[in-house]
Amino acid sequence: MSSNVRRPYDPAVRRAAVVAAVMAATERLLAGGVSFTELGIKQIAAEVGLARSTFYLYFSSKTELVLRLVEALHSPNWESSEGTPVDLEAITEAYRTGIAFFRERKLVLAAVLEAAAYDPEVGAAWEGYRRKFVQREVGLLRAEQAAGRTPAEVDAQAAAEVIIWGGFQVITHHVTTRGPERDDIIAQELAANQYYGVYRRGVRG
Amino acid sequence: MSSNVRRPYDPAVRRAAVVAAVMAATERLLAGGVSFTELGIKQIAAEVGLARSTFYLYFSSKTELVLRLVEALHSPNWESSEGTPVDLEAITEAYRTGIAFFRERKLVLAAVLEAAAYDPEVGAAWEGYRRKFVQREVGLLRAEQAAGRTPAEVDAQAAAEVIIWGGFQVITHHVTTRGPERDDIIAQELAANQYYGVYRRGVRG
DNA sequence: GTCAAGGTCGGACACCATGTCCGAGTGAAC
DNA sequence: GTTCACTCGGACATGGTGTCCGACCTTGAC
Repeated sequence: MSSNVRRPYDPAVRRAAVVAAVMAATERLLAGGVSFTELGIKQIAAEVGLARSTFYLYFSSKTELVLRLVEALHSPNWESSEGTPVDLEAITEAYRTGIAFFRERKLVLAAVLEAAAYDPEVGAAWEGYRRKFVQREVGLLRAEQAAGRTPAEVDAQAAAEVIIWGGFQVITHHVTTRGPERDDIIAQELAANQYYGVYRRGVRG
Repeated sequence: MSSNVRRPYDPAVRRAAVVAAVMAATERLLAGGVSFTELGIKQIAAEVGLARSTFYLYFSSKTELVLRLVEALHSPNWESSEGTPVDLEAITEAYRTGIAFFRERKLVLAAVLEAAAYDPEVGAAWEGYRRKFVQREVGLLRAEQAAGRTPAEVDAQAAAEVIIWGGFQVITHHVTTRGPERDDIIAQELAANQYYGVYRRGVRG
């Protein structure tokens, strides 16, 4: 670390910079209206200013590029389920945040969804991404049930899958195909659906 | 290797028979564990007993084959929204039927979902398929609101999208990745979620 | 039995994408 | 000036799609 002061470029840093440049270039090209499937390595490399063969010095395949894009969708904020209040307003706000998050990354999101459908590796990565949310949801639900606030008849696993899988689909489809005009309304409906449909199922609101 | 399809006199009938044979062969190959993307025209043609070039006498492209597969997912039963009672048991039963329907066709369903993600034409067809359900749901919701049984604050369009888009995702993902063991539980959760989350939102059950 | 026509075969082609490989060039470090 | 790491750019192998066409049946008409 301290011995190579004379080198202007730390190889690892430089490498990371190139990787980031490739990802940025990909997003830029996607912004031009091309779908990820239509996008060839040739075009991506050209956009960064690299030879096509040089691309393969940084990514072993197109699949690996997408896997990096999946990583770019991770947000540290969502990891903890602690301090998550179960009330309608808080849930609505969480959905607003989530929608805004994906809207900012909608091009990458669309590319990932596209690749996840036909590339098993990407599919597994995306599945793992969602699994975290399902598990967190199951935990929250069980806690609510233990506290007697959510009916014990609710199947926590199935309910969590319905909420997360369904919610992801609504958000991703909405964000990748429409403008932000109805973001708030969608957030409210998702939240109300979750709150009255699961957390306070059959309870007067 | 000659065609194993009998030749009825009527050219149109014979043509339809070949088309059907190709679709059946595709499903047969998918049953072998190959994904639709991996499946080449060459293999499909060979499975039917046709030359690859002959395939193109019946389908202009792989896309057209998928579009026919989308059509194969249509069920005449679902078109009418008349006589649909809004009670928890009826909704649960409807979900059970839907899940069973897609489970029987899960290979075709998986192929369609795969292609819809990267082929714009297929994507549009699948989008149209779902749109019918959304519209039907909006109609039902508005009627319930007019009758004063569903809160007026519910945004019918957004709620319908949440229910249909989300429900489709849950059902398709469940059916294409898991066995039938939990079909009933999933149906119950979807139904309860819809009933208490939208139709009788905030009403004691 | 002959013959024309519709339909099929099978392979060649053009095209394009991925991923591999390698010799030649370039620029910074020493 | 030499070395070394990196990059370039193009050739290759491979495999897919969709087109095209001449050589073949098989069928039905006569």
